[in-house]
Amino acid sequence: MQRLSLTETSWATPISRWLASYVALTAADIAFVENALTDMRTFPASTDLRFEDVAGIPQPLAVVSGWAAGSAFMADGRRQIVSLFMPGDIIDPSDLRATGLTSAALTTTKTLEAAALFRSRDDKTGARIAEALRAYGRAVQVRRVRHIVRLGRLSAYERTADLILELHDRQQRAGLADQRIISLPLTQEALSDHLGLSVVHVNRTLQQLRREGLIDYQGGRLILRDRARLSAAAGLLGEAYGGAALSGSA
Amino acid sequence: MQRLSLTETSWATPISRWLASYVALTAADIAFVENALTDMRTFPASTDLRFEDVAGIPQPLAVVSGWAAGSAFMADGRRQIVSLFMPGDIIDPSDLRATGLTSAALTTTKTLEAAALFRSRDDKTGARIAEALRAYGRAVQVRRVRHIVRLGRLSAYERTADLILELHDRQQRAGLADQRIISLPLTQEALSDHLGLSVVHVNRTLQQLRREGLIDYQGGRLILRDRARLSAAAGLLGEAYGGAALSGSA
DNA sequence: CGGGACCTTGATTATCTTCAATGCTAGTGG
DNA sequence: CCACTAGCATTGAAGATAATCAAGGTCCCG
Repeated sequence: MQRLSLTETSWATPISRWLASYVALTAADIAFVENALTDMRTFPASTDLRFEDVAGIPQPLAVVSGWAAGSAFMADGRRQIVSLFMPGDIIDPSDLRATGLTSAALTTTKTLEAAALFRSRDDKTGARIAEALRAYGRAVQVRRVRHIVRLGRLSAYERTADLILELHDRQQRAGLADQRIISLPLTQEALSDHLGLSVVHVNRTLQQLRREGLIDYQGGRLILRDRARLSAAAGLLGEAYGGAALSGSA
Repeated sequence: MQRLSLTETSWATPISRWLASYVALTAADIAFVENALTDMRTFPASTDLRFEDVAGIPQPLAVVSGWAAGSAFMADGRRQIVSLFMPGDIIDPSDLRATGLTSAALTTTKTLEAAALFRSRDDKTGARIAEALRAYGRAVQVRRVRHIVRLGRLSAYERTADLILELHDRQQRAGLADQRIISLPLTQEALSDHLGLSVVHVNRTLQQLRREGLIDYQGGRLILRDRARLSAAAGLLGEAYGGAALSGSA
């Protein structure tokens, strides 16, 4: 039962790394995942994602690079970003449709069609992939619940710290973050629409986190200078990211 | 393909009515549902729900009467109610565990064990029940996404109006609400923990809705005096409850 | 060398929270 | 039958958090 080595790379790696963070996958499993993903597409920033395959049927997409969002809009233009999609994520168009969300690329985004992962293979690899996908689906649920708690009961400062911890955990699982550095290529406006705050207030909150030495942030890169204090700042909710959540990765 | 008549009643009726609001069920399907539910339990207000069956294995519960909640707690005592469970709802303990929520009765709550609904029967009835349960699961997802939008981008006034519309829709589906009246046996503190507001502010917001003639509210009963204006007050998000959401009920 | 998108800052205002009472109602025990 | 209590709703006042408004400033790109 080998694990993917850190030096191996390919376009699809974030997806398999991410899946492997939930269920132990063999090298053969990972090769299957990498081969199952096809049809690379590029969506420029600020364009809507298209899920239709050649037959016009919406299919799930795996994000290879770039960030996208699933958002709700109100009549007066207010936006709430419900889901953030980053490399390694799988975007399910039926979920978006059911929940009434629209999806758009926030930065230039490259995707692969992931439908083949969901077609069940009647062998051990298929069983493990299916299990990993179920675990991934549960992780999406956990994030949504956490999002509710964040918006309902955390202050701006706590919310921001908590989101940073979530993104750090996700990027580590996808093999995209080193111990303390994450990529954060979002505008502060996109951040504000995720955190339920105004742009100005997000700006000030980030400055406060910088001033107090919890993070560094510039040019789309964010450094977690003090993870312990970040967890504390997230109202002791952030513990979950380093604790129970990660322990499921063995 | 008969539908349950309005005069028929039994303890389990809200559950079958609720399922039938998503997928057309025959009288035989409904009889199956009513018979599948067993082991009535009563949880006094403010007690934790217990899901273990006689073998000690957690099983889903169907709410027969009373209201319960799935909540997250912070170290300092802040509470966020993520899910409200009312008659007709099915509570899945594995979902609660996965998302780190605790469940407690808000009022005296009676439940039946619903595990038998999930054991697949290899016939038409089984297929329809399974389809209805999937639709129910999707509805839970839609509610969570809507909760995120509500907390992230709606004002206190809009949030409250939107929640009232959601509860009205749910109770109508379960056959528990007449055209304009819903039951709302929650303390304002529970409401505030769902809406992400302080108790005082919930109180003032409800008064404003009363003063402006959108609702009447006393003794656990809430009357929607003006559904159109409530929808408008919900920031044009409330439309979804009367529109797309209900259209799936045929 | 513009122009545009994004970030930053200060001043002002609004929304919502917190604190502290007070009132109301139902249940309890004398 | 009547205090007495406990939980919940309500009110007012004060304060904090976050939104809004209005300018600059920076950087990148054509």
